[in-house]
Amino acid sequence: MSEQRSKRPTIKQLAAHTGLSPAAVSYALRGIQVSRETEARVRAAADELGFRSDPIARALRGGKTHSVGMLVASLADLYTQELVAHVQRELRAVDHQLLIADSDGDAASEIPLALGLADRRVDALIAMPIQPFHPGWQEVSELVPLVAVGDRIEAASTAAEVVVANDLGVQLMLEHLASLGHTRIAVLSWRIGRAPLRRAEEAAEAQAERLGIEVRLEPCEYSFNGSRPLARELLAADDRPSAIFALSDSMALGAYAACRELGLRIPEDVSIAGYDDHPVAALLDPPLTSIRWATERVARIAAKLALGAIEEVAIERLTIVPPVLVERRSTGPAGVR
Amino acid sequence: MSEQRSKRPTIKQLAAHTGLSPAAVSYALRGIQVSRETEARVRAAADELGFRSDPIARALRGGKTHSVGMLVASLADLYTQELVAHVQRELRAVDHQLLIADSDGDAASEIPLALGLADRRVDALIAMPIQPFHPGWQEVSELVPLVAVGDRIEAASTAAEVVVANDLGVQLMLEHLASLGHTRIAVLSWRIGRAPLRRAEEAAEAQAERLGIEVRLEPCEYSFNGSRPLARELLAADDRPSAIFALSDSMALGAYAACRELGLRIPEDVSIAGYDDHPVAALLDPPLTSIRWATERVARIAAKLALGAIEEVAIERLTIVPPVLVERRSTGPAGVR
DNA sequence: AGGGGTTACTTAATCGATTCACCTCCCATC
DNA sequence: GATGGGAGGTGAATCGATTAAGTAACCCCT
Repeated sequence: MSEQRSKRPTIKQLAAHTGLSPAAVSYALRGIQVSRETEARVRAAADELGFRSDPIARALRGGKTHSVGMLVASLADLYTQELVAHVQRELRAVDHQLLIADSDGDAASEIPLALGLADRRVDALIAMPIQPFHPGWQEVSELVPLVAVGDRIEAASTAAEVVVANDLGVQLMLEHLASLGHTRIAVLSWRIGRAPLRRAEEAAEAQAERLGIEVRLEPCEYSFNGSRPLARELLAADDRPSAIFALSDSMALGAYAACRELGLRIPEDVSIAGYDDHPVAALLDPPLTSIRWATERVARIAAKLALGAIEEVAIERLTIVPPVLVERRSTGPAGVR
Repeated sequence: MSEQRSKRPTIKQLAAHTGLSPAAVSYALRGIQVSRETEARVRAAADELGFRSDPIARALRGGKTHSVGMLVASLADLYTQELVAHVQRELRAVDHQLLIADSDGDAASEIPLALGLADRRVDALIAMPIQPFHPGWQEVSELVPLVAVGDRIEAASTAAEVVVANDLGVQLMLEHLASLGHTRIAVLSWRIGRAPLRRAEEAAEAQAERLGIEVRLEPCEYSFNGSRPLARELLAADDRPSAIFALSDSMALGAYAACRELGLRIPEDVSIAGYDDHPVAALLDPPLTSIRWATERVARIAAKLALGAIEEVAIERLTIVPPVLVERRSTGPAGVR
């Protein structure tokens, strides 16, 4: 418990061991400005002593830390978890560490968390902000290359953006539901008016008007169990909607549970639609109609962009991901009632 | 792109601004060895300039980094994601950062990843290792307080262990299935013979003998889609098992999908059982019989233990979590065939 | 008045790696 | 044979905070 961190060799010990100066060792390990012979000798010594370069010291001096930060709004959400998992996989391939910060839906903590990650010298930051409009993003983006995912970050010099065209996704689903004859649809959203779903909400209202259907936005907690009581309440009401469109599969799951509790059949009694097309969506019974925006691909793109920004190679500044409708069996013709 | 990291104030600038020495500022910020007046002056200046202490510099000098590392075997797995989410929530409450490393099932990378986290000076490390028996854990545990989750880590001076009594969980489920008349059961495991499921496999074999039933261990990829083809193959065979017991809910989901593809009804034609009792388990149709070991509670305990080890307060060295059987409708009497 | 003990600081070393400024050979070139 | 230049190093400063050791001022007591 006491003599922790005892024997880990430093560059200085390598120097002593090889009879070189610390500076020479530093150069040798990166293969610059030294003779082949010296380089080989240093490498051999490094292997022998089990030398691992100290990322903290390197970070302090201003070098790369080989780490990438990720700021998410809810690690409890299925698609966020997917995203994190895929980003992690991508980073692992190039031996980078992932630092996670979760605002847990608290908009005010977002900028401080991002700054905290910057303080830890992450080489790049991938953010899916709740508040893309906050001026604090400007400061963040001055400290670290910033890759925005999901929505655009205004007022910041982002390195790159991966924008999901959620307005299109919402349009696709509402058109689908309208074509099935649904005219009263409840949309489960996440604390109405907050990005990242704000654009989706605006799109829902615009499409409602265009399609001549009634759409009601319902604020919801972003989880299985958050949407369940709300869905139950909606479905138990006299003027129950004929379809529920949840803006995440997690929330759709809650709606499934509510239906089962109330003895409602899907899609005969009520249609349920989700968003994100998480892998479980296809495995539910009935399989969930959802909007796919290729979580894995988005994660991969975001990771690649972050790595590209680190390498300072030219990267695509703006990638727009078009979602597609995945029609399964949880949506059907509006019931006769 | 050029003048990044320009204006962030350092302790030195605070010193200049207050007319004190850097050392005095350092003391003042921690409220030791300075007059009340000086402390107030420094704090005011810190607020004014927006000073944030640099965690990297502090780490290098040997102080706390306010970060905790977590090593997992598969971030793609549902229960791992749950665990991570809950640990993160716990850490966030005390303003600690989470660093994640994912071995992605690769046993050989486990120790290097753990050492990498230690190099980053995480104040504690929470690990759910694939190879708890590796001697490398000794070195890791000398570098950083180590909290083992899921299984015991041998040959290492762990700070604490949270052990899930998986042998009991397996016993409960097999007894349950046996009592329903199942005598031929396929157990989906994760690359047979590897921890963390090794003890579970041993328990399965022991229970098979005790209960006088046939249990076949089937090696499986640890994901939705990994288990689907395997389950399909098992269920399409002539000597198909009357029950499938998946050692994770993720794998159970694959079995559900396989059943649907083959037109088999659950539980009339085949019983399906899972492990972990993920929130979605209850929402499936039919709801999944599973083994609950309170993921959230385990995560919370692990986080608290890690934080306790950091504070160097006395902590419980060994916590054993007893799993319980959650009987739902995916298991039923063995069919007459 | 002088010694002992606080209080409130300051100075300088330290953590480990990087990098700028030099310095020394050695070889090629005019 | 002096000059130039590149290869292959070395020494010292640096990143930002912490901390051991030192110092100056002040109070108390005899």
